[in-house]
Amino acid sequence: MSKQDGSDRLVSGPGVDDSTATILHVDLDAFFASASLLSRPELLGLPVVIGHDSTRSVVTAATYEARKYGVHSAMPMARALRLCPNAVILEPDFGLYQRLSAQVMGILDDVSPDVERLGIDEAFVGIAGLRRLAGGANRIGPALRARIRAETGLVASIGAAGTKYVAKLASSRAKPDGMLVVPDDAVIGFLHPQPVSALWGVGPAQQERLARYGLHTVGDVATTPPERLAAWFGPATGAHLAALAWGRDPRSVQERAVQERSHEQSFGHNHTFHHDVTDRDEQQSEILRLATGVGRRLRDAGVQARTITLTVRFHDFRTITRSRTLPEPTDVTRVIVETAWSLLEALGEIPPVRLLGVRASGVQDTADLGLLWDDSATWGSAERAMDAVHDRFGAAAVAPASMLRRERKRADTGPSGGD
DNA sequence: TCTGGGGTCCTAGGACCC
DNA sequence: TCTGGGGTCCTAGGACCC
Repeated sequence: MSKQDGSDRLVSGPGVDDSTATILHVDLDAFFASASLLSRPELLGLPVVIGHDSTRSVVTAATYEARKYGVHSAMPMARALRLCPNAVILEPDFGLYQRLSAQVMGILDDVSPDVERLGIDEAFVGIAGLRRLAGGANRIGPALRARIRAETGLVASIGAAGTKYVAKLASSRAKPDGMLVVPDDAVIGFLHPQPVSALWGVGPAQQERLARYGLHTVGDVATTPPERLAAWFGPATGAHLAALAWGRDPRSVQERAVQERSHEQSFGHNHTFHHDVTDRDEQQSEILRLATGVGRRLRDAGVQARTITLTVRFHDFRTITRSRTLPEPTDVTRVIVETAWSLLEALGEIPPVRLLGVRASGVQDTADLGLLWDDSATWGSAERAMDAVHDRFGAAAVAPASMLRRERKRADTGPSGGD
């Protein structure tokens, strides 16, 4: 994969054959960092890191100036600051990122009806049907980049190819501030010299396994018999690796309608404590908070979930999960909380806890479930009514009683004391 | 060096049914 | 009494991606 610091940047010349490059991958360069710098121009050119200024946080994004020191996202903040002591740390502003993202996606929608969003800062754009009207990748790509820059101040890099996989790989090689077109007849030459980590789904663990079999480049994987890959990595992964290594990726760009029809498979929240927690009350209180958020999101999405999973990470980073599948799907916070609490109770004595997580999966549309005239339906409607009050008057207006008790206790015993 | 938070997908084992 | 094979569901863990 690309080194992410721009040191192996590759862009195409103006005369490259774009007749087979029907898919663009548009990717904003160092998005969070660039977005935050729009209102801080005095920091341009400096190493800037987005993240919380805390010992237990990680880097969310870094400017190319910071990346030159070896800083990259997901790196522990403490390490980033050792590598780059004069880095400027900025708190993330997700509201700003959402607004800018929507603006950029709007520009893409303007250009093609065939836009598939991929997270907050990238998208595939199908341009096969635009050739006669708007031209090919060589015309559309630069125009898109110019327009994004003019209207948002952000820099986008673009990869263009006949498949989503190669287009995405191309955009990562074009960064920063570039465009790379890979024609069909250049795919193998582009792909095979790259390290195996360029294959979608190959991370550090798979990379090491592949290395043990002597496979270091995409070309090495391509020339390995598929049966052998299947035997080594399982049928699904083996077939996947073989296909990608030859640039085969049958996935088409999914239109917005299709994306909106299919909803999320699961909803979850987790939280890393500032200090490891041994107090069971405090653990339960955090589960209550997390589960309340999960329940709210299920109801907002109009879905119910059947399986509740509790994640517990201990002080030594060992992480376990415990799950229970309910007889009926639910969107009731009370049910989610009690299920997660009982999963915690079943663990008995545990070491100090670093992180807790609650996730609801096995999601179905509430509309498809019909009306259930039982206890849980009653609770569900009560909670939906609370959601509405919450929306109008804010979080303080309604909260689970045990949560309020906890807050009061905190206020009573806090250093400032009193109400 | 000491590891966030949101997700998806795959594997493997065991229970259970036919 | 001891036994096959297939399918499905559930649970737990882990890798990976953004």
